[in-house]
Amino acid sequence: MGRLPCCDKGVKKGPWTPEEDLLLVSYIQQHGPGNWKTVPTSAGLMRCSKSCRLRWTNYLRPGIKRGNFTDQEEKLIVHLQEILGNRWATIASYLPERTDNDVKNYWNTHLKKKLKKIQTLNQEGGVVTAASSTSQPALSKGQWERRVQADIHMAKRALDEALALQDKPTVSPTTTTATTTYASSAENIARLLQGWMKNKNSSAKTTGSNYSTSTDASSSATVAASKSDLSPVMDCSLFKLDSPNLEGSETDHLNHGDIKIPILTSLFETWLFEEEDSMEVGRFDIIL
DNA sequence: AACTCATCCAACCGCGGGCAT
DNA sequence: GATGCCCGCGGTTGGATGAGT
Repeated sequence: MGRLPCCDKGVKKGPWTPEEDLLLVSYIQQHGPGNWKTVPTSAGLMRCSKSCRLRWTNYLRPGIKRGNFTDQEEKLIVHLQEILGNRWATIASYLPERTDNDVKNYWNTHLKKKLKKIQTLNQEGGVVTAASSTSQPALSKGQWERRVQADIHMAKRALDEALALQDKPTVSPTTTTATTTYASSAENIARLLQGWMKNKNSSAKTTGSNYSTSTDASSSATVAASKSDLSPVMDCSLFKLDSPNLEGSETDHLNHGDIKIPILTSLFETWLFEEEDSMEVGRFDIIL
């Protein structure tokens, strides 16, 4: 059976404007995300449902971190990609502040090249690759898949619990949960607007100034300025190893404040806890 | 200054899974 | 079981921007 096109003809395409963002956010503030089919008409947007969902999940949703990936995030992505392949949504679920689109783009534009370069160097130097070099005993494919599945399940549950904890009013007793949940959306908008205004003011030359692109938080003083205005969000660099038990028992956790996230035994190897810039050859020989 | 080429990334497209009927 | 619809995912595209000449 054929599929009907998801979007009617006549819907708007291309970069989102601040006005559209405001419409979408204010609608979701009132009704919550979901039932995307009805969102465009209900919110008064000339967009298709997919576009609305994408805009929300990738840019407007609370708790999204923009900007440069940390070394730790890079390493995590590289490792997860090696294990899971191009399952960006799954990989992104390990990076609560990053979207699958962000992770995918970062992989395609930065990490893939970086790894290729490293692999070339390694081949020249006759060094074994990461996948083939783990010192752990080989698992059968079935065992490996079950283990990965179990780890994913465990991590997701832990993450859900952790995020639920974070949203509890105990963190900020003066605000309601709903307010806490969506407040950062307003901040997202503010940040986007800030970038937009900045571009508008500074560049008469960029006539078709792309609102979305102007939000590039990675590159500018805009970020430095706006960061201080934003409420604290989870930062991977703040994770602390609870117990440096490199055997990787299930009792090991990464701590982020009061939140504990179990270490995934099959996903994390010693590289996570080694020196920042160098990896032991024969385990995960990648220098990032 | 003007042009070309490379890079980045927001947004789009099409497919598959899951659910309801 | 067949069909239709919605949602989410991964791949791809195209405009904006930066670097090089």
